[in-house]
Amino acid sequence: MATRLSDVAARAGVSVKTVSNVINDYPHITAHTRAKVEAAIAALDYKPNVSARSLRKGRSDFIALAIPEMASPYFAELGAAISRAAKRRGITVLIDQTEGEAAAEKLVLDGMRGQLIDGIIFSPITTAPAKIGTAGTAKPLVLLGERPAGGTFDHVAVDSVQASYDATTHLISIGRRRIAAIGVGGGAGTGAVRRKGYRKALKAAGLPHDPALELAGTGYHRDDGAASMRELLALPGRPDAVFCFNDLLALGALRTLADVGLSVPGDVAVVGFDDIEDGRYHSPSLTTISPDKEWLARNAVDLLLERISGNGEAARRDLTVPYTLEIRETTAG
Amino acid sequence: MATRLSDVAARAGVSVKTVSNVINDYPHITAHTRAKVEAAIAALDYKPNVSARSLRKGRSDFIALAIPEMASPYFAELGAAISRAAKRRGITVLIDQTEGEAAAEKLVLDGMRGQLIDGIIFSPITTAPAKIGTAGTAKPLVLLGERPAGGTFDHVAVDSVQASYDATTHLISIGRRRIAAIGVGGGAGTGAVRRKGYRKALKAAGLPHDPALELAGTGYHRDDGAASMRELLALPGRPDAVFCFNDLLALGALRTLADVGLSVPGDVAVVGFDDIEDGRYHSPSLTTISPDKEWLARNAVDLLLERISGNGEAARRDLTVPYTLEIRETTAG
DNA sequence: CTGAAAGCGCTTACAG
DNA sequence: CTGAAAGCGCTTACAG
Repeated sequence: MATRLSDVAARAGVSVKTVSNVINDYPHITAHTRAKVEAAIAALDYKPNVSARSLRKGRSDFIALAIPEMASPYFAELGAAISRAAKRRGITVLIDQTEGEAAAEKLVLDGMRGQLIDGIIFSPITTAPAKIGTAGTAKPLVLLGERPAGGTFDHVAVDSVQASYDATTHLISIGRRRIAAIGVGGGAGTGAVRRKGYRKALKAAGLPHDPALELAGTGYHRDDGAASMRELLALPGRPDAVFCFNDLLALGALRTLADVGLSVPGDVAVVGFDDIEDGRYHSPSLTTISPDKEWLARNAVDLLLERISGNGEAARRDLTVPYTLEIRETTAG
Repeated sequence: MATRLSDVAARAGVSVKTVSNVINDYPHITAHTRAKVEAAIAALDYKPNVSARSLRKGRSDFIALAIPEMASPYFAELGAAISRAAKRRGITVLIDQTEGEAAAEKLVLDGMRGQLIDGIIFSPITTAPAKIGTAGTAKPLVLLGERPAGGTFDHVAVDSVQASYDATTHLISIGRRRIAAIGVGGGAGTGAVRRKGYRKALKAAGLPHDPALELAGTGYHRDDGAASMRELLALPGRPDAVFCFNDLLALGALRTLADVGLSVPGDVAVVGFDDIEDGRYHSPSLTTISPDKEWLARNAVDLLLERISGNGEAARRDLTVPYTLEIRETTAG
């Protein structure tokens, strides 16, 4: 049997209420009493039972982070940042891999895991943003990623249209004219939103829009990027630049370019999105949109915790993550 | 108020015991009763309260995975595999980032998180293997990584000596004679064990052992690999091959080689360890030791679950993860 | 098979 | 400030 609160109380010669007060940092405890209790806790190596506490309080100090896959570098880095941010606030993060399956995402939205978790940070991929707005979740939820139209949840994301506009404009500014886009068919609205910024930049520069240069692909991984790049190279008029909707696609595209012996950025310039570590170390290093992941993590956690601690009635909030365009070798020699 | 077991019982017209029996798949329930209960559960959208259940049963079906950092690709891939393996067995994995801090690792060993988790899979980095053997952990623990001498815990790992021997022998077999090693000072015994296999291979081939070619470095990240490679290139006699003790080091070393314009494998051949996805897509693609991560995940989880379900008395087990040497472009043109 | 009841270890009104 | 007691929602002997 593990040691219980009552054991601590007995040893310290106080009531269980007093021990509980000390543990939960309530006021009105004399320094003397506190010291006695703390000595007893140390002597008995007492650890509060998390299940009992959360059963009684109706709060566990656990939150879930639902992401498509934790082995994907962007999500691994994001998960690490969110775990750290939560830990600083005394919260533990449960990571849930939905593996891009609609069923798993539905489970998340249905408020799974019984009553254990206090809230969810959700990065959807198959579930259309519009649907999320109507899903019945009992628990507070913060959405990551593309903005759902008329959604009802708090939301944190990069302004993907503007960022994609900036990325494309950068390619134009270094003299590129046939600029392809890879990842146009991406999940949960990402592809559509980034394409919007891409097209907008072409239009602003007076460049023609060639549908053949928009590669839908099926996923957002290296192999999708490699395959899309091969398609582009098979085209009659080769592109002189590619904007990939995430870094993994860009890394795949770079691999294809290396395989066929084309130079980067000489023959083809490449821009990514996410700023994962692989891109920084790649040779040539990858120009990319760099969202501030620490900012994102901190604010997503804070938003959720505010919602959990009561003000469920507050107006929905929409936070925009700061980003920079990191110009590296794939666009700058 | 969420719906409770008793609500379900009332609606189904049975006792709470019966509902509990249905939920927990106990025998002796007629199909008719089961159907009634399941209908009530569905109608009320009932979800068992995890805290109450684990308080009562003394078991939560949660396990912890303690790793140095989840943003590191090897650990991200391992974490993903372990989460999947556990999920198939109805277990949820809590990922704990120790960030290579001794204090955080100590917390893990002290059996943190109150009584919530049923056991721990632990991949130490700062804690010396020997120390783990004597730590007082109340909960079942499975160790990943280098084998602790005389440890008392179940253990799953690649035979690093043999794998390093194979990696080095492969470099010798393609005609290399000045073979450097990067990562010799790595945490928790990894560096020492892999160096052992490296030296053994040199000796077996009758090659001299040059201490200047053994780079200790400080960490196992890309920047450590890049810096170590720069040190090697500053040496009077340049190495013609490098065995990096993980893929991240190798990727960093490759970046340095690209920066100075040396060809791989022409001038310098490179081998890594871990087989992370970045290495497969890198140009040139990285030859590496590829441990079977799915095997590792499955067996680590099974070992822990066996321990949790009772046979705590069984003899300590030591499992060796299968691996292959994946020969790619950094050693094969 | 079912019902009534105890108890897992906390927190929290309630009365002092 | 403290003590005695109820109750969070389950599971599980116990008696039928």
